[in-house]
Amino acid sequence: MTADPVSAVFAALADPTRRAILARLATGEATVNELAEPFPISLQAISKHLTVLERAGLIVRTREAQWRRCRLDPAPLRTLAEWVDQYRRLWDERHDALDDYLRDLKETSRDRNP
Amino acid sequence: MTADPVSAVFAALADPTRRAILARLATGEATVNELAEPFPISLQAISKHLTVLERAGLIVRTREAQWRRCRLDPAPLRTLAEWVDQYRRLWDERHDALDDYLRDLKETSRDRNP
DNA sequence: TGTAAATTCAACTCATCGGTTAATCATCTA
DNA sequence: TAGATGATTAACCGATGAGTTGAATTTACA
Repeated sequence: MTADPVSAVFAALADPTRRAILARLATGEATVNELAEPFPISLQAISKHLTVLERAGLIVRTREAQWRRCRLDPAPLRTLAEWVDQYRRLWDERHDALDDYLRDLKETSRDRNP
Repeated sequence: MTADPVSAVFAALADPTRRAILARLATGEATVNELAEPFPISLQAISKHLTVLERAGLIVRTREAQWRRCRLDPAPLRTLAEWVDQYRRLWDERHDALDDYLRDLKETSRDRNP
């Protein structure tokens, strides 16, 4: 549980139920019961998922009478986008074999019909 | 182990050692020994990490004599970038409290001094 | 042929994860 | 004050994850 923040975010997102919860929260705040409704698992299991998301900083839970309202916090997702962006050049800069093939094809054709 | 591809990628990236391996491979191909060199864990542990990365589609291993050359495959990272991009509007479109506050402040000031 | 090098496979340990059920806490309302 | 409602905590279980050590596999080379 003392994992670094980046690992905590990746681990939190490595579960389809938690990603579905995030997708739901992207459309607006919700209570735990509302979040649990679509899933075939117990409310307690959902509560655990929410704890994981909260520890990763992906959601914030606030008390409101006997309800707990959950809100998505996009900050870790932004960090994630920056992390993955480090690698963008690897798929952006026509580095793959197909692109090379197509470029070669074009050049060959140009040489043949100048 | 029958996890969906997205979960597999997130899970693979939820480990600092594996992320470090990827960072190393972003600079070029490497053998298992070369990849293991900076880490204080056994070669077998590294081999396991590579299996996880391979199953997630993040690397490709090819035989070459008694060596196994590892190469990064950026395709899953691209998928990941697209996934996180779904949420971009949440942090891009001045949706946070501070932005709202600053905009309100500006408008109030404009109303006061037209 | 035999040995060294590079890597994987196998078996094991320990911690964590995702789920369960049962109990508890917090708050509103009759 | 007593339920009812919403949610968390606790204790447990089976599966998986990350690491270990030791043995096996594959290939080059003397």
